Amino acid sequence: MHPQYRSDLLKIADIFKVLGDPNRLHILALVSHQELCVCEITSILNISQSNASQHLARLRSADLVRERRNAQWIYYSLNPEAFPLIREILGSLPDVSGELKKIEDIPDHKNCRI
Amino acid sequence: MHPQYRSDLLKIADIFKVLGDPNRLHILALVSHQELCVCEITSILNISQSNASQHLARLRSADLVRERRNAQWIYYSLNPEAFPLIREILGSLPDVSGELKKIEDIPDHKNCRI
DNA sequence: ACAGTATATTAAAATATACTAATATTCAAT
DNA sequence: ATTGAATATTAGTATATTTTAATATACTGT
Repeated sequence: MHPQYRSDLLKIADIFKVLGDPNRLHILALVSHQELCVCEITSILNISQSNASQHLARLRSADLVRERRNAQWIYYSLNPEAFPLIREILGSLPDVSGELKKIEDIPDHKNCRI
Repeated sequence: MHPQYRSDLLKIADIFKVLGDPNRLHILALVSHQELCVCEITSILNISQSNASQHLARLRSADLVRERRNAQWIYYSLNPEAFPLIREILGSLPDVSGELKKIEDIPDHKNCRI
């Protein structure tokens, strides 16, 4: 019926679906620079905790990010083994490094850096 | 409020949304090899005329493909000025060139090649 | 002008996605 | 053990997307 690479196209399309959201692209751009904890991502993007968590879940299940737990905090970073093109895709995103410098200024910043 | 590159992220996400569908990826993989008319795309993908036309409309409005009309037929090809990464993205898709060889065998093949 | 073909557009239905609010889980400190 | 903090999950709603069916448009040949 369908050629056998139909399922390959489906899998690749699923990755692009994950990339097809500005919040998730923003998260990827951020964590490609440095590991960030959920509370930092949440406050930089200015979205709800639940919303951030759900976006992170999609990035995780697409294997684009890695998580590391330390005490009650969970730190996300770019999965170094993500599909090869991801680095070039990230290179085409705007530079978000300015936001990383302001992390310490976040009001009520949690103790996740201590 | 939002950083000014928020709108850039939105635009980039919109492109990935267009790529986030297996039928559209399949069309792109096909027309990156050679110009194809809608009836050929429709019968290779085995989808309805309307469905093909709508996917092509999305690819067009994302400026990923070009159209050329000749008589009653409209031929689509990869836009050579599409955003730079597209070539590399297409390089990561499965090889669909086998389907192009079978175009002449399509039952009731239209006169679009004459 | 008319009939036929190729493609596009519109409308409507089904499904998927993004977001909020509420609840559950995990860990730390006491 | 209990409380509080950080994160995850679930449920519900609003919006977007995909698909099919029906209709409209553009071109050709007569």
